[in-house]
Amino acid sequence: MNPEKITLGKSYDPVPIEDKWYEVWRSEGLFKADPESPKPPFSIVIPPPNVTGSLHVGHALDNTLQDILCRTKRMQGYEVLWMPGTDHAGIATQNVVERSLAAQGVSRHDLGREAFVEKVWEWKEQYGSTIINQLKKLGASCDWERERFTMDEGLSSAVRKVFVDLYNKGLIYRGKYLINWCPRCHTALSDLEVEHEEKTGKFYEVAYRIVGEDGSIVVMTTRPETILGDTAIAVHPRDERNRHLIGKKVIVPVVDRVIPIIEDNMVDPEFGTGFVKITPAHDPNDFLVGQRHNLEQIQVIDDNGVMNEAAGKYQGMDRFEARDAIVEDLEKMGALMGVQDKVHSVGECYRCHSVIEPYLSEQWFVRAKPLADAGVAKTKSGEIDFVPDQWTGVYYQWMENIRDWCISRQLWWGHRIPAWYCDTCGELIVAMEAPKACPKCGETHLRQDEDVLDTWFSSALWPFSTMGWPEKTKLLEKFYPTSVLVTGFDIIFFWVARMIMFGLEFMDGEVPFHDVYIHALVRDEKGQKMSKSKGNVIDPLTIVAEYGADAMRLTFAALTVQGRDIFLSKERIGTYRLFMNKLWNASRFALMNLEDAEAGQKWDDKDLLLHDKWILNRLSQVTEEMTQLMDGYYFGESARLMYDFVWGEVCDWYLELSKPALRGDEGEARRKSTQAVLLAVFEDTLKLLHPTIPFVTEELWQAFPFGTGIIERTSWPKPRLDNIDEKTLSDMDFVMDIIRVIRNLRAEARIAPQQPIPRVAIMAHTAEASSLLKETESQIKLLTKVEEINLFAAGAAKPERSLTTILDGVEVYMPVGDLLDVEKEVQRMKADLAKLQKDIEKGREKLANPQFVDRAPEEIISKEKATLADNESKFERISENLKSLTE
RNA sequence: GGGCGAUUAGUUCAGAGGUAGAACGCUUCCUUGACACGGAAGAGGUCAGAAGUUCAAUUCUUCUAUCGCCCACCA
Repeated sequence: MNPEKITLGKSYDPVPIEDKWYEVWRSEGLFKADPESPKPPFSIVIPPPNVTGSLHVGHALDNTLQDILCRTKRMQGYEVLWMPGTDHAGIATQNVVERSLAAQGVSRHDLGREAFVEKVWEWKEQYGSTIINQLKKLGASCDWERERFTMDEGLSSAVRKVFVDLYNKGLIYRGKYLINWCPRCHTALSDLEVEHEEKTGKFYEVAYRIVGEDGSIVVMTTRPETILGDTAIAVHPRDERNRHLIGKKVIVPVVDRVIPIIEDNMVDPEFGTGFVKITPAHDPNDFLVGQRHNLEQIQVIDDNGVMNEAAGKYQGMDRFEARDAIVEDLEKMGALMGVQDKVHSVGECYRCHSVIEPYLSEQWFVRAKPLADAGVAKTKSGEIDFVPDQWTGVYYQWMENIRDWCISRQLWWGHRIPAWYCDTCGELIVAMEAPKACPKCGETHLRQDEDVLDTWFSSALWPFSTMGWPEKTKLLEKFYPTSVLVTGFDIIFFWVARMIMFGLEFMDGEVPFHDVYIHALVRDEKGQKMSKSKGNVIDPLTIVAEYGADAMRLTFAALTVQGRDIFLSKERIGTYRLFMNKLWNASRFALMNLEDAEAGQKWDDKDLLLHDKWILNRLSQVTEEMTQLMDGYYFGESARLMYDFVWGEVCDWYLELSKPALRGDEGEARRKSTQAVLLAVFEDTLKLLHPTIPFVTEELWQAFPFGTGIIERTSWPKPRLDNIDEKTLSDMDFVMDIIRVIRNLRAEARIAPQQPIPRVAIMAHTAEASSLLKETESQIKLLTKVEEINLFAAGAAKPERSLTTILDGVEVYMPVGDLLDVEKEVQRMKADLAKLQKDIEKGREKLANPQFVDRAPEEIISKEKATLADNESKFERISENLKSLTE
């Protein structure tokens, strides 16, 4: 694909590179999933974004994580299907189109149903792919040719089939119940679509006169307007205070209706006065009481939230207006006994935040209990795993207390319910296609149900409807059940739980996915939920344009820690963008030194120095760790591991140490072997980083000698070394310590970084340390700009007028002659001694404690002993030096 | 009412039963042949509070406080 090797500019500019490679990947068919492939399957279905949406950071995070998984699995030899698509989003889309019509002074009723739906389709064609195009900017590697929409013909017929089957199994029913009604959206909502908000309202005490007696009873209500629909007063059967009144009658104030006092267990006899007004048509509790006692249901509020003819003089008033008016009237007539402030939760529409009205109407429901039970059983048996595990409990809690699901919506945009009524004989026909005639009476004029289905009904089928169900497709056979579902916790109930229920029911008991990875919610830097209405939305596309998609992806990955929300800020992304530049420049450096190198070039073990062996050991460790981290969805840890490895080890140490060899200062054999090590380090590192930052790694990959073909078509790296050599690692740690100490002394002595230090003396207490220092002398000199290192054995004369640092096993002396600020050096030593003194005391105390010596594991004790010995020896040596300095 | 999570450096956040880490910010020095979108060195923390378990707790348990979220038919 790129016969000419790419030359890299001095700094990384993401924009042209990202567009270029995305196009190459697509045209090369990298994202295509082949159901006939012999490779093992890995599949993800995208949580379909709403067609109304434009990409927000939540989508960006969600899809970045999915993309990282898909790309990793491709490299690991899986046949990957990432199924893309969008959701028709009933209420949201209808609202958007209605708003745009309203701007032209047109209502949907002016157009009529058919024309309106036509408009929505037009809108969808025009704007519905916005979000899909935005996803591509992030690098999402979906199999775009398979893109689906929840109202595609195929998916729509899947919806009808599911509906009909559930109806025939008795798992869908129709009936007149009290449901959540949004008077603004003019539709029923499921319980989940109601958001509860704690609000301070008024608690009114209202007197009802007892019929035929002087007295009255007092009830409490937060919604006085519902008094008009009262059809009973309830008392707990064992309420000592009030049960003598059961069976008597009272008069509803304002409307003067006579209603009975009944007994019912739902009343808490301790609460308030012990009397509860019962309004079966306007309160869910009261509705149940009404059913038990066969009470009349009097509706006083209509579907617009306006008082109806049954409300008498209040007819035509808005429900809240009527509340005030009734309170005023009650007060006038002396029936208002008191008003208190009361904090209670108020239900709001999750789309428009209007106050929800419990409303009595004919609706369709899914009998959820049997479906939920199956879901719980499959999860308990371990076929579905939630990650992190804490969400399992949340899911169980909801599933185990599930209530029937109201699925009918009084909207025009959505899957129309496949039910027809025969007005002649009253027959109800539920079928996939419109029936020609009533099977009972033969009437040909049938009326289809006006309602559409809850959007989440079709989303629940997504994992199999997108793969062609109910046909037995190759796609289903290969890729269902999907491997993992990646989503936010906010839709566990809306979507995850329902996919599990429907998946099990319609896919012969096969789960829709094995793992559910629940990620954080992205909030703004103040920790607020981002939302269009709050205007605190960070637009991912702006970020991509400004920082590059890779920077944003790495930021998401790094911030994704299991079980915690992400507070995103631009500064944060800026930090991770710097990493791209670092990687870019490290690669440039490598490439400058690899001009005559070849892919597959081998090193000779005898030509490797300590730092070469060290980086190969570290590379092997990192490769192994990365493989495990990706397997366990540890995105944050994996991103940080790579960040630290590349920046803190490869760049800060290895590249610096490799410079002389690459220049040829150490001979041709060393140069060739170092090149080989460099090739190995970059080859594996770029691969390990690729799933997270695909664009920059692809560009760099192409520039290296090993970069033939697309990086993602290569294989995930294996550790280069079979065994990690611990001694190499600890030796290198020792050398790095020495270098840091010398640099530290340099800074202490205020010697500028570029100014060479003529001489440093190191006293080695062991032969081992001595030989290691000899072996690495030139590396130490290189990184400290020391011209000469004098090694001397313990007991030999120490250099005079030196800055000193004492380490385990060695003492480092930097002679500074007259520059030595004796007073300052004494202060420093004294501070060190004080610290050591403390540590020594602590250590002695510990080792003198018989409990510790008895019970602590052997290795801890010996470690403690060694530390103490080191500290004591250091203490002694520093004291000695201090003495000689002050003499 | 039930449940979950958080509390660690000035800030944003990692982390582990054995003496605390990163990034940003801050201080000092440095345009050295990959990178100033950089390098080196440094300051900065009673790991919210209390009790318990343990040889050992910042890490495990319980309680408390503060903050946040979810669920619930509180009339």
